[in-house]
Amino acid sequence: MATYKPLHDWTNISPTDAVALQQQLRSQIRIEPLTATPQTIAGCDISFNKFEETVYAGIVVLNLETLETIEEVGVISSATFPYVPGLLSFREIPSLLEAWQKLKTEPDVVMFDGQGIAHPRRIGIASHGGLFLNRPTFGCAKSVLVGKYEEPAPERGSWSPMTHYKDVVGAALRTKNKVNPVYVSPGHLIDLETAINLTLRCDGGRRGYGYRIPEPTRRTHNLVNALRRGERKAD
DNA sequence: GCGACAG
DNA sequence: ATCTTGTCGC
Repeated sequence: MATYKPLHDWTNISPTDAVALQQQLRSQIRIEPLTATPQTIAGCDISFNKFEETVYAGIVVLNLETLETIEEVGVISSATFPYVPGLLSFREIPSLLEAWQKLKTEPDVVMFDGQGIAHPRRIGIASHGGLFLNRPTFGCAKSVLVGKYEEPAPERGSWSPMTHYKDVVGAALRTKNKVNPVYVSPGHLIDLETAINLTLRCDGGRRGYGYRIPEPTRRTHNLVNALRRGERKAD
């Protein structure tokens, strides 16, 4: 039901072709403030068994105000591209788009489990996905791909900019007191400050009593793992 | 040339 | 990412 813009094919692409595609697409990415107040936010993720090509992809949409789950979809597909640092989108986006099409709700903003412009060519999975979904997207990763930063203060909410070749590409953000930071970077049609604020708003619990991983990603992670273990059915 | 390297 | 028990620290 939810649609997207098929900017290019995902099959028969070699790693070399993928890099060329990223170079071609990067100029279309827009880092700017939101043009409307978002009411809903979606999280997306995939899961799979080691050494197997079957992938379990899912998307969970939540009410940004209450954080209640509005809708969730899960699909079983297969990966055709291997995991290559810097080319994650080519491995995960195809199945995520299959899940996206099952959505009845059109999320106002989408959070990805990976980088946005904090990428060697400034087009990580959140940016690439944003171009296809044609709406605000950002990345919230558990580790760094590129960029350096000063350790942020130990309190939830503190953050420090991540720099890569003189460009501020993201931020190391503390989502919980005294816990390792997450790495936030704008994907498309959003700016860093907004991405940081949205990430902090997605904390499960009051007063930072939630988890390190923001709710959209955390819930989707649980969903796709349950799908993989057969504890839940696909849509 | 030697490491680093989202999920 | 996935495979897994106990263990250190607030």
